[in-house]
Amino acid sequence: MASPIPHPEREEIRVEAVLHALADPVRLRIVRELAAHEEGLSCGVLDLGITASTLTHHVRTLREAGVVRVRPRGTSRISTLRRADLDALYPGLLDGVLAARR
Amino acid sequence: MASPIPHPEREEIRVEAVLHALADPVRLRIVRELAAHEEGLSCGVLDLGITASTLTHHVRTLREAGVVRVRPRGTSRISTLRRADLDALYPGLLDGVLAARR
DNA sequence: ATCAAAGTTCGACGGATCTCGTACCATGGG
DNA sequence: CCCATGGTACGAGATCCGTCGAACTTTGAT
Repeated sequence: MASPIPHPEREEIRVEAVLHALADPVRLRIVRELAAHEEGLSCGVLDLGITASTLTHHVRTLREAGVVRVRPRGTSRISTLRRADLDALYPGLLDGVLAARR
Repeated sequence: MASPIPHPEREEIRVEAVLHALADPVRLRIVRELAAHEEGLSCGVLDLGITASTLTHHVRTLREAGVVRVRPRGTSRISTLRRADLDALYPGLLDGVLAARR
């Protein structure tokens, strides 16, 4: 079986990494979509105009920064926003970013 | 006479640029210092462990992103946080970032 | 058992970024 | 006027980052 997908603990999340993860247009778009899908979703269904390998790279960046949690379901990976962790660490940050006009 | 230092209008500020500007350790440090000095300060007085030209680069990045406002005073440049603009555009973002444990 | 679908891994390429040193400019004090 | 101070401009080097294609893995369906 595959080793479980690694995620930083809440205490390990660094603000620079979160900001860097959110600073990319593609990743910000992903975060916006996840914010609108509380139940999580397979990012592959999004029409992002990038290849699968690039998508893997972006989701990994978000996961390693502590922005999203990823869990396997069948052949897919379901991503969810780590809202509770981010709100606890940086109250207002996520809402502020999501409030930005598109 | 020198042309006035250019700054983006509030409407021109892009969230990706703000996040990118904040994602660098040196710049985040500068922003923290400016947050603690409402009246503004000359960033050259900070002991950041970088050269003057690198500091110019970072302050320009912050200014062009719309994070700080820079105005000349004598031979110095006084930087201030654009709190009102950022709070209006992304309510909570700045406070969330500043709330991060150091 | 075979196959298709969804993701991952790896290496590569090009462009952005951070850093510096050197040379330069502007302001204000003597 | 001279010059010290604070900052800028420019170019260069090293590294990082976003992107891709090709090959591979894993899971579930037939």
